[in-house]
Amino acid sequence: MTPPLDLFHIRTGLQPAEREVLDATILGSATWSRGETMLPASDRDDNLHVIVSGWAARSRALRDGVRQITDFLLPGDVCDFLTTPTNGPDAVTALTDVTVAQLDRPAVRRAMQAHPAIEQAVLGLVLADQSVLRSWIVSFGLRDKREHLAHLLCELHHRLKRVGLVGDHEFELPLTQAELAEALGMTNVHTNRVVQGLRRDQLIEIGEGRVHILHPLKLREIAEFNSAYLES
Amino acid sequence: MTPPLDLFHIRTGLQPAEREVLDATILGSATWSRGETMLPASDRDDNLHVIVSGWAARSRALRDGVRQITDFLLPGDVCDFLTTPTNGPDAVTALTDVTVAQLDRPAVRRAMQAHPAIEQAVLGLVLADQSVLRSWIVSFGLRDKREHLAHLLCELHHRLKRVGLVGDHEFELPLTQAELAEALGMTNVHTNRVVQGLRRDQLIEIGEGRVHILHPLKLREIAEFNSAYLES
DNA sequence: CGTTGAATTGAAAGTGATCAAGGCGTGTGG
DNA sequence: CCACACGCCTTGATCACTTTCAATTCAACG
Repeated sequence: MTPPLDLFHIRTGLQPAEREVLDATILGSATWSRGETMLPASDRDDNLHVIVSGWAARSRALRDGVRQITDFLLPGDVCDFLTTPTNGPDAVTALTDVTVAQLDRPAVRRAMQAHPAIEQAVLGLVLADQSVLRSWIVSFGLRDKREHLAHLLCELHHRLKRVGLVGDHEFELPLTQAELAEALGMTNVHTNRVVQGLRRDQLIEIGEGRVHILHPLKLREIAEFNSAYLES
Repeated sequence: MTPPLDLFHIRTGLQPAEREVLDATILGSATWSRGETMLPASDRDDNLHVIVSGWAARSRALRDGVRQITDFLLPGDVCDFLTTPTNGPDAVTALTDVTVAQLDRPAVRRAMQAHPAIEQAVLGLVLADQSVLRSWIVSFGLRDKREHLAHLLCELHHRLKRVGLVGDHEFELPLTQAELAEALGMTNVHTNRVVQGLRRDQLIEIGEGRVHILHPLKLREIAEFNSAYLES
C-alpha cells in the first residue's frame, strides 16, 4: 500500500517538507467501481480529490445520449481542483475501480498560501490540464484519425511514465475500443479499423487491457507528438 | 475611453471595493495590430494581460505550418493568467488591433490573498476557460460542421453579450472565413459552404466583419447550445 | 489598370460514418 | 454439460460529409 499522494508528489516534484504539509490535509479515501459515476459523497462534500489508483474519464453528453470524453484522469491526477460543487455539465466516470484521496479544500488553500512551492505546483497542474485540452483540440482539428489515436497513445504513455506506471514501453490501457472511440470522436467500428492499422504496421500490440508500444519513435512521428506541452 | 478593466469587472461581477484593488495593479497598456503575434514586451515581462479591446486567437501549429486555433480571446478576457513566460507551444495572434492592460502579477497575487472575492473571481475565470475548451472538444467529437459553426457563433454571441458588446443579436465578428476555418478544423472552402448553408436557411446574416443572428432559438437548437457551461 | 486578399463555385477523390452481421470468450441457468 | 445471452471485437458493403484541386468573381487599393 503506497502512500496516497505518492504519485501526485512525483508529478509535482514537491520537496519532502511540502509533501508532508499536503499529506496532512488528507481526510480519508473513497472508492468507486468500474462504470460508476463518481459523484461526491454528499451534496456538501467540498473535498478535493486526488486519484490514488485507477482510471476515470470526464465526459459530456448531448441530448441523444452520445457522450464525448474530454479528459482521462490517471493516478496522481487531481479530479476537481477548481470545479464547482455541481461539476457543471461534466460527468466523471470510473473506467476501472478507482480509489481517491480526499483532501480538505480549505487546508489545501492555506497550504498554498503558506508555501509558494505548493501554489506553484498547483498552478502548474492546472496549466498542464489546459495544455492537454488544447492538444486534444489540435488533434481533432489537424490530425486524421490514425494520427489522433497515435497521439492519444503517446500522451497516455508519457503521462503514465511520469508516475512510474510504464515498464518498457508497455502499460495498462483499461479502455474498451468503444471507450477509446468516445474519446477520439469516432465510431467504434472505425476505431477498430484504425487500431488494426497500427497493429498491422507493427507499431503497437494492444488488447486485454494493455498496450505495448513496439516502435515509439515511429508512433511519435506519426502523431507528431512533442511532449513539451506536458511539461510544467 | 472606458476604464481599462471595465469589461473584466463586468464579467467577474466584482464589487466596487475589489474593483479598485485590481485597478490599482495596472502598470500600463500595450497594443498590437492585426496579424501580429502578441509576444511579451520583453523576456522578463511577467505582467498579466487583460484584453481591453480587440480580438486575439490562441493557436498551435504543426510542422507543415497548418495551425489550429484553440481559443478566442475577447475584450475582458485574461490572456495569460496562468501561462508560463514562454507560453509553451501556444501562439497568441491579434485578429484585430488589440489593446491590453498590463497588471503587476505579484500585486494581483497579493490582491487574491487579501480578498477572497478576487480569488474566487479568478478561479471562476480559469474554470470557465477550461469549460470552453471542453465544449470545443465536444463540438469536434459530436457535432457535424454545421452544428459546430452554429455552436461557435452561439458561444461568441453569449460571451460578447455578457460584456455588452452585442446589440440586438448583432455583433462584430472580425474573422475571415479562413480564420473561422482554422478554429473549426475545416477547410476554408467547406467553411464557406457551411456559412452559406446557415445564410440560406435565414438563420444568420454574416459578412463585412459582423454577424446578425436572425433566429437565435433555431441556431441554439441546431447547435444544441446550453449556456450553462459558460456561467461561473 | 494590375494586383492582392477574400469569398465563391464546380468536380473529383477520399475519409470516416452507417447499417448489418458474424465470431469469440465468459458466465449463468437449466 | 449444454444452451443461451452478453460484452467486446471484427468484417463487409454502402453512403455521406469533407477535402482537394482548380478557377472565377469581386472589392479594395496603390
